[in-house]
Amino acid sequence: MTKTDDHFFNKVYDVARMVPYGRVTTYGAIAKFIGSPQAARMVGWAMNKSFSQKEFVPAHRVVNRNGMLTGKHHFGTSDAMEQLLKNEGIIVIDDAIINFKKHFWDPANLID
DNA sequence: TAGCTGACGCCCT
DNA sequence: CAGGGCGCCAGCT
Repeated sequence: MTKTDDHFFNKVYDVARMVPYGRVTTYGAIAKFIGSPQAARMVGWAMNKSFSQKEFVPAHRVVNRNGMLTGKHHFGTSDAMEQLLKNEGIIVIDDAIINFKKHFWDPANLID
């Protein structure tokens, strides 16, 4: 546990990487899990910066509380995020995840 | 150096 | 039912 591991962003990346394949979580869930429930918007900002991270961060598995791909515009192409999710078996229609509740994975609920 | 802004979410009119 | 404001923390101009 180095000093950098205490950084907010680093915690966000850590949690994001915990999201299992084929599952998704929300900005708010991550924020809450790392102890800053009201910093959900920072989680989004962290995801943005995650592209420049050395280790891979599955940013496409993080959506807003409604299961909508609000951050898709930050991926290379407009449908990159959607394709990544579909590739994991998640149906996405009109920027919204179908059966979001079913695919949702709460970091606080490690027991699935 | 100080201030603005952002992939959100919740509460209050 | 809908719209607006605030908090949160760090990077960028």
